[in-house]
Amino acid sequence: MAGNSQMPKTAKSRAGLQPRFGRKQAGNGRSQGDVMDDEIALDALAGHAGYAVRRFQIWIFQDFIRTLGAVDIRPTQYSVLTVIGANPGLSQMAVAKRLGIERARLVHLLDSLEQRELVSRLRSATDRRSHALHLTARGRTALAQFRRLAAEHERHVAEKIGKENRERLLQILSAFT
Amino acid sequence: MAGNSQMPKTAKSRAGLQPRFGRKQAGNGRSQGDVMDDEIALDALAGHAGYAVRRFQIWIFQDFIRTLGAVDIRPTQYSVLTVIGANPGLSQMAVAKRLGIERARLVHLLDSLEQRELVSRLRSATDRRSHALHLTARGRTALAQFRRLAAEHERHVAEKIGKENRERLLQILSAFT
DNA sequence: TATTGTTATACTCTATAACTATA
DNA sequence: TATAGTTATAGAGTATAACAATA
Repeated sequence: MAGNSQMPKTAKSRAGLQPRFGRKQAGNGRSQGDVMDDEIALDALAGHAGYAVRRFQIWIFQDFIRTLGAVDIRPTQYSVLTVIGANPGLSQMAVAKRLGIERARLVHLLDSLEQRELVSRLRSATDRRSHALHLTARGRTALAQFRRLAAEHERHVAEKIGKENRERLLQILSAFT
Repeated sequence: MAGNSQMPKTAKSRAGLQPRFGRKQAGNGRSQGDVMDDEIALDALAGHAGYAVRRFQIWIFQDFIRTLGAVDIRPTQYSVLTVIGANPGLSQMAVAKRLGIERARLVHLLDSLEQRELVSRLRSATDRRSHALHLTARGRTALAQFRRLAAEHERHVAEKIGKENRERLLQILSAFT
């Protein structure tokens, strides 16, 4: 579907550019330059849930990244911290499975979170192959702050699509969490 | 949020693995290995629209890729073909902007679609810097088939979340198309 | 033998910058 | 100068395979 995932660094994206004149020409085709974005037909795309969901997901991640930019926490990091916080002692495999992250990728995510002293890997007493994951004291404090910022982000979502729609959405998609 | 986006090449992903026994132990902690996925608390994550949307988007893309696997068309390719089909003569910049794809990335996408003779880049008569994009005859025929498969995919979505919920979703997210 | 964490590789996607040819 | 298409590079993220330690 469509791309473009990260922060809009220049933050001008779709503001006031394009005066939005001219309907499409009489004849057969359009003469390229003067065709505005929202005059370009989406055709079948408009009826595909995946297209809308993808565009929305991009918007929502951008807002999350922007809102938690000051603390340098991205959505995946937030989800890992949250799950460890709620289930201390979990193994890496368990976290990876629960969140649908590759275990190979989780290794790097945890390396970074451990370097920032938010998470610690303890040797499991019962199975010495695995690590028991815990938040550090600092991690718990930090997570509380991240949560407040994430709640702010969530308010942005509610503003964007409406409070009731947000709740309806959560309900419709509850099977996917 | 959570990762894991592409085709499950080996297609075993989450089938029948995990017998799903044991409730969590009595004592203080859990002894890692025997904690099943759905016993792991999500905590704040469950209330975040972004998390659910991300998981849903992964599911929906996987189904799209699987359903259109025989014709080797991925969501982004489908969106590009659809927009060109509905707006012949469009420039690369216009397509990129409309779909939120980087123009640098669209170059490669079009290279591949042009090699498969689904799309052709014609020199624009009015602005020799730009290309006028068109579907080839073959591209039009192929797109009709892709559309039928995409409709099948869309029926999978309706089965998964319910017909009415799918429509509600499209309505809620209509601002993002 | 199988599993956990790890390392490494390849491929997709995103974000940028720079180049060229035009305007 | 600015824009369209292109090339190149760096960084996430994903998919795999393989290895060491342990079960």
